[in-house]
Amino acid sequence: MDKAYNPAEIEQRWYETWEDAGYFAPSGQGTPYSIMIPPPNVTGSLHMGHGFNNTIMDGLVRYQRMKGHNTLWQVGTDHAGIATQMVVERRLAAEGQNRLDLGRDKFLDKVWEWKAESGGTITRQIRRLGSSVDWSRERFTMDEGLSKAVQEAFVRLYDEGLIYRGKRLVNWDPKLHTAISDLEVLNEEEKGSLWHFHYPLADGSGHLTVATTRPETMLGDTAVAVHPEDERYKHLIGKEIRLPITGRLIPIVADDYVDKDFGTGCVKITPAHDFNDYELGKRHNLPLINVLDRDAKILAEFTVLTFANYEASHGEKAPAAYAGLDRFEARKKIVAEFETLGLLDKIEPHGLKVPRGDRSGVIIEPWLTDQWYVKASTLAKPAIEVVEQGQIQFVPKQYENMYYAWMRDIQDWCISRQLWWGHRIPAWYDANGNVYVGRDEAEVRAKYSLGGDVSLRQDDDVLDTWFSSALWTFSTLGWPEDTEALRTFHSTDVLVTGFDIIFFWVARMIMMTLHFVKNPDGSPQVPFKTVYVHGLVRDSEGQKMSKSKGNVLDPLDIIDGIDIDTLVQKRTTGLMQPQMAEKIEKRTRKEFPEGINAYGCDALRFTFASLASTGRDIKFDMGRVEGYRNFCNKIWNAARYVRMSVSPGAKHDARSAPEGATPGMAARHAEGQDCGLSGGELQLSLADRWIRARLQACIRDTRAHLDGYRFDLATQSIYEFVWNEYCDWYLELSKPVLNGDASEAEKRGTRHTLVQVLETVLRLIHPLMPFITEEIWQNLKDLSGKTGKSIMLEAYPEADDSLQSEAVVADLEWVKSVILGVRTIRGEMNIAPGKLLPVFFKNGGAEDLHRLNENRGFLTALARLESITWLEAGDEGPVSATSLAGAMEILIPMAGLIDKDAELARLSKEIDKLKKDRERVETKLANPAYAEKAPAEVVAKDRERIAELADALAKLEQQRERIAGL
RNA sequence: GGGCGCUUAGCUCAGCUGGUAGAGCACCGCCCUUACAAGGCGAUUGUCGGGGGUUCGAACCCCUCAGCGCCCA
Repeated sequence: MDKAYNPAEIEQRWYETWEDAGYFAPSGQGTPYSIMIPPPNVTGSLHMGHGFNNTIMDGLVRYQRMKGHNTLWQVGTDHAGIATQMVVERRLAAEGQNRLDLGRDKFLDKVWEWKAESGGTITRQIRRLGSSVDWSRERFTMDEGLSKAVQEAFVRLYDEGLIYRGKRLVNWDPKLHTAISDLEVLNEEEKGSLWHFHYPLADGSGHLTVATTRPETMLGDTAVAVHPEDERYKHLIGKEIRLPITGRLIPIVADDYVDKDFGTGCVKITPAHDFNDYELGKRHNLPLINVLDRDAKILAEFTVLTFANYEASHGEKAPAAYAGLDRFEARKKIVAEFETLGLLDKIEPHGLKVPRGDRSGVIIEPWLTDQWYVKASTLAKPAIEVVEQGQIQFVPKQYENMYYAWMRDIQDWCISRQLWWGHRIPAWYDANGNVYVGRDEAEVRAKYSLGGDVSLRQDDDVLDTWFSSALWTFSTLGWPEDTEALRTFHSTDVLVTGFDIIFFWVARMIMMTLHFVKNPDGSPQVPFKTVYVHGLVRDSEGQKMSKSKGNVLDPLDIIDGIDIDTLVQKRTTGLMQPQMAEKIEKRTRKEFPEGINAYGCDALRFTFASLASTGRDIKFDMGRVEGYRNFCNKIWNAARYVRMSVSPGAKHDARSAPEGATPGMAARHAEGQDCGLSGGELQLSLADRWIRARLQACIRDTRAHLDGYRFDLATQSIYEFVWNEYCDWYLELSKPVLNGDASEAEKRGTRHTLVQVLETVLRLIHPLMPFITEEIWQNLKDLSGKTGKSIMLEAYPEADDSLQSEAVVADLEWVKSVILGVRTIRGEMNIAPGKLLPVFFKNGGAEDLHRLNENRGFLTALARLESITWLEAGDEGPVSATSLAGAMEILIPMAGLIDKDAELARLSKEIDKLKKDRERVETKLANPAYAEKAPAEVVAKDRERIAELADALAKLEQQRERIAGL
């Protein structure tokens, strides 16, 4: 084995081996366990969120696979309608082309070309993360099978009356020219103005003043509303306004939607351009006047509609000066015109939430169009119930509230998008605009008895990408066919996702799955039994990572490393706002002056796991990665030590062990460094028995934490055991046995334990750090007696309670406390670590003496002792620096080694500390209520503690006197 | 405006059903001791956001205030 751990050398090799061998596919044995990957954008690339998410899922999947389950991790990608179409359009633009010139079919060819070109990136990256997904079952939302599922779902929902087409206000993106759902709109607080306009009464008796944040929409005003109880305006209700600029007559209506205290208390109502106004308009049966075109420019001729009949009743010419003006130009012009007319009262600065498209970044326009909707409220009901009844559980639990809050107030879901890239809506129209829904045109004709003479045209629009994602858990398993896979792996076990897509995806999957996937008895199946919701990865300052901020990290750059110039270049190319480049470069150079080191996948994964606590934000700290890379190195070197101590001949390169060695060969290979594989007496030392006991505790804790989705705690217990117990203590304790004059049986016992504990711990860690564990495990095979082909197919460790022993742990704790006592004195007195010391034990009991005699070798080696002298009762011993192991005193003679004042100072410090402790416990015990009400065992523990403290203090004070008197 | 979350060592975070505050990183000493200097040994580090309450006992439970963040309207 190389002296230092080198991840680059081992990772890709093992992944290919596993994949080629087909180890990721379900074994076909055991209870099924399945996880569906949240499908990433097919043309996207990996970000830290994926890295995190994949680490968790792979951890779970490898854990369950090792536990013997028939494990499927379903992989795939989605087509990301808007995002992908945008990218392709941008590429076309760079070539001076656009989609409309190209036409639908040619454009789609271009998208598929782009998918072929860039689509492998994300899947290659998933491989680099070590994700053990079943590539043989990879799916894409635009696959034939999944497309069929989408079509089937749409048709069934339509036939059941759960999908409808209607003219509604939608969130219109004037840049992308498509409707988007509520969830794709971000409302951010921005600075704006509140304009106060005078609106003259039609009868010339005066005016009232409205306040608005959107002056340009006044062209479409169809009423002014006041609060019915507002004394200022009560008398005006029912009168009419002569709307300036257009000259339109509009009523003054009363509605308690109006907030009397906001602005002037008078609200202009534009039902075709505002969601609230739309609802109010519906209540008062006001006309809807649409004044904007798809680019959000003022129409030359407005569309006038009514709620009773959405057909355009008649047009109304736009004031000539406004036709074709962009909405913001129109705003300026309208304000100017009001001013000219003397109708501008005032302009106040005003903060407001501005809706912007999450993809385009432009201000979203509520716009009246024909769209397709899913009746979410009907589907939501059972979806709420399955969570209430515990058939689906959220981890952590508090996310259930978030889910309920949204589901109980759910709006119908607008599923049509005015895009070309996506699943085309399976609806056809005849010349009269009648709509027919079916799986294809032939079916439609048959279903609706349409003759060949009726010409049909398919809907141009496509479905929201999330519509196909909502079917993901079952469409990937073959639905609507009744497949073996569907029967085996649905419901899936757990969904692992960030809280940001609970609404987008989780909720919709639950609704769709309950509706479409049933048990043989007709009861609905849930898509997954558990939703594990993790936090979002942010940068070291807690900022959300985004391309525009220039703070994104590519997990592969942490695995492979990246120099600073390349990183800067990566962060500053292709920016939407190129002027940010300078700032981003400065920040990046400041944060990573040396670029990023190559830490390897295992270190990165262990870091992600260690950050997976219950919080919502995960600030990514490169220091943690470095720490865990060191941990990998620690494991690596522990393995080297084990190999060297067990097979001294194999010191240079353990990989010289024959590959695929049979047990017999392995035994021969290990010949001369018997670790108990081929029988022979094993005598276990206290250290051997101790590390085996501690290992059981670590196994138990790790399993419990993995079962509870507390990956952070799992990494903690693993780290703690490997570093602080196995490496710091056990490996050191093994040295005196192996290098000393212990019997062959004892040496064999220790070699055996060294190997077996390491081998077990590798399996314990494997789900989190697959590569290094496999590499070492393979190197250890000849010594451990394992014959399996891969650690990933081995059994996950189970705790053996018979190996736990409190007595053994207590004995070893005693050994540690003696060694620590000596080390403390050595450290504080600046005695060289290599200097051998004589030590005297004073006031020890029978148990101390027994433990001393059993462990003399350990003490001598680890505390670096020249001699150990047991002082009989009454024997003062030499003047010494003192430390305590329980009630026993550990004396290191001062002569020539220790300065009197230094030792006095050290003792005083220790005494002060103990006194403080004693004081605190005494105060507590002095309270009669405490002794009376606290549990007896707690009180007893405190009394015991006080006795110990008193004893220790007496001894230390005596020592201090003795030294002071010199 | 409604709801949720967070505030613990310089930094990033654990702290399970209340019972003497923990880890990693950083920092400070001493060490290149034949697994590991990506290391070893030792030391230091906290009015657990403020205030109040419940309790024998509160980082943990309740109330309240402040700051930060998120979601919804």
